[in-house]
Formats: sequence, structure tokens, C-alpha cells
Amino acid sequence: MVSSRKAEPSPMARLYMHPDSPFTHDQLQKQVISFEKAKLTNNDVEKTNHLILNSMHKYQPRVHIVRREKNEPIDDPLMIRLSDESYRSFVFPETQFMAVTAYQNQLITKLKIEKNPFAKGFRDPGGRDSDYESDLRMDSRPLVPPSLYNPALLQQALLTQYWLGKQNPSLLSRLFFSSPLSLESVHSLSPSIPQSSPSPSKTP
DNA sequence: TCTCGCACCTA
DNA sequence: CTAGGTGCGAG
Repeated sequence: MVSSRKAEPSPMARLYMHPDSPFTHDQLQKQVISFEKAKLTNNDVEKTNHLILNSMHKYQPRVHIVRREKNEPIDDPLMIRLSDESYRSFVFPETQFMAVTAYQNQLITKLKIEKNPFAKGFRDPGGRDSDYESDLRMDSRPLVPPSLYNPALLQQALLTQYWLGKQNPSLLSRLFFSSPLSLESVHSLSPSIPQSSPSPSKTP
């Protein structure tokens, strides 16, 4: 995505090694591989296993499965060169996201407060009329597609936005929706994320 | 636009 | 109890 402002160099693409790796063949086939512990930041200061992003930039996460023989030591994620490895890449277009430091649409804020357990403290105690669903009905402008209510999409939304805020000042990746056009991309998300088979990407 | 301290919450 | 994930609001 080309910014109309100044040309900022993107930081080199970082690799995040899954904390539970390596996985056996059986694990890869049977168990859910969750990336909920991945930390995203806009802070250049190097922290181990943190993904450094630029705010207001769009990203497409990629999953690389790298072959490892038994007892072969695991590389430092920062030192690994995919070009030297035997690996396969997978891309899920529905995991695209925009990194921001502040929500660009109030809808996202309400969605997070409503669905994220850690934000319970911000939920309206009794107010049945002020949750994001009713706001949507009142809004004559871009209505949120019904697919947004799909649990898989909600989960995806929560996974996609991640904010690590404590010891690292200001890190964060959140969903970015500012226009009907962006909402349209939400609409196109596949409701069958958990079951969808990975689509192999072209190797770089 | 971004950073920080805070109350509030989960695990 | 601790560690740390939330949005908020002031700056």
C-alpha cells in the first residue's frame, strides 16, 4: 500500500517463531496452532520475538512451516533465513489488517469492548440501547454486514488486533475501518475461517 | 497522531 | 496473590 504522505522505509520483515515450536507431524495435524501470544509493536527497540510494524500500514500475515529433523536445534528467529530452509508458506487473506495506534472507527471500539474479556470494565452496565448492534441499526450510513456477527469473524477480529502496552510503550496492532469501503472488506471475510484450507503462497 | 498512567478486568 | 491485557483521556 502506497502512502500519499512521505515515503517511510518499511522495517525488514520479521519472523515470529511460535513459542511452542517445534511441532511434530501429529501436532500439526491435530492441534490448533494459536498465535495469540504474538506481540506486535511499533517500537523499533529490539525485543525478542516481537513483531515490529508501522502504524497506518496494512499487513498480510504469512505462516511458514519450516522442516526440522529430529534433535536439530531451533534457530534464533532473527537469524533464520527462509531461503536456506525447506519450508512451505501459507497465506490467509482474511487475516489482513491495518496497524493503528487509535481506532479509526467507533464500531471497532464497541466491538472490542463487547467481545473481549479484558475490556469488560468498559461495558455499559445495563444500557441495552448502546451496544454496537443497536448503534448499527440507528446508523443510516454503512451498515455492518451480518457476517460481522459470525463468531469466527469476531474471533478473527480479536486475534487480528493486538496491543502490547506495558513494558513496551505503545505497541499495537488494531483493526482499521474508516470507510464503507473498508467495511466492505470485512464483509468479504470468509465465515469459515477455522475450517478453510490454507492456500499456498508463491514462495518469495 | 502517539504515549503514558490509570482503573478495571482476566487468567 | 501476581502478571498482564483492556480502552480511556490527558498531554
